[in-house]
Amino acid sequence: MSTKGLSPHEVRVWHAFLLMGEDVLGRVGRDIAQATGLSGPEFGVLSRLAAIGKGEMRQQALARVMTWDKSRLSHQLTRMQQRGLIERRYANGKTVLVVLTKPGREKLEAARPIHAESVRRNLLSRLTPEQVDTIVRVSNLLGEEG
Amino acid sequence: MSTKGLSPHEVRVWHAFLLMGEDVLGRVGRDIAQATGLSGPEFGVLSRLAAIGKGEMRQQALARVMTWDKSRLSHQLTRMQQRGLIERRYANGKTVLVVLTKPGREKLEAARPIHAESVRRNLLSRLTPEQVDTIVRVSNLLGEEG
DNA sequence: TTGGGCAGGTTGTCATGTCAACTATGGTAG
DNA sequence: CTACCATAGTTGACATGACAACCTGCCCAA
Repeated sequence: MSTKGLSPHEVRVWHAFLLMGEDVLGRVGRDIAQATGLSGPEFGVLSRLAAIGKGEMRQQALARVMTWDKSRLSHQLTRMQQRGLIERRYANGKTVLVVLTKPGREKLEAARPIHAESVRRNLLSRLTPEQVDTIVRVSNLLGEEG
Repeated sequence: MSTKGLSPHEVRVWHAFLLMGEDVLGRVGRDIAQATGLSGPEFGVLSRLAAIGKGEMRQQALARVMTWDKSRLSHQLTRMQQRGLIERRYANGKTVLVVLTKPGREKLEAARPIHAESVRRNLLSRLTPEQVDTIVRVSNLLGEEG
């Protein structure tokens, strides 16, 4: 009756893989939220906006760098707009420019050091350089199509 | 003005780490859902229930093995109960026994090979044994408190 | 010119997660 | 026995995610 599934060892690997992400993500997210009121996704969006000089970007380009579905981004931006973190400016009736607002930039700057500290404490400082290297390499491998 | 955040290299590592989880999780989840109608979380719950002989477990124990918040589990079980995948049986007015139903077990068995194939294709087969080993080791490191 | 196709976004719906407040039961100290 | 208190779960509100259906300008070919 019971068809073939993963072997016990494979299951352990799978669970380890799942847990790894959830743990760290949760901790970093909570750290930012507690200290600044920003959520993880919000911080992510704001960072990318600020990363390019002007703090503004076409919505589609933003979706691409975030590796996000356009719908997901649209919903997220709507919420962030209501919270005053970003604005939408219509470039030509079709294209939307997402613009970092002043409050958005301020919250981002406030969150930066918290985020950095948390990422180091919860991830980077716990790993050897070789392990960090493996993470990056593995991430690239797993990101490929196919 | 711009306070210290992560260095460019640190940011790359962080993004790699984020992406790694999202990619694989998404793919495996979609594979299971398309083939069997079960979601990732549903498959997870059903697997753990089946993992111990009887297919039933105290809710709190289930929460512990899943590393899930009791609230999260309660919500998830409510949905799964409505879909007929599990039942709740009251052991003593306070303690809840979560029980795998027949349809639940059937869907689980149908999903097992799909899940296994997908995990192998999207994760295991892409990595060297050393990389797999590092994943497990890193997951343990990152799971620790503090 | 015009008829579509397609790209760029929005929206609705539902599943999943998080947090905090709340209920109820079982055990335990006096 | 009684007053607590910790344990086990539920619930409501809201944020996040995934998917599919749907607009609407832009462009290009006939």
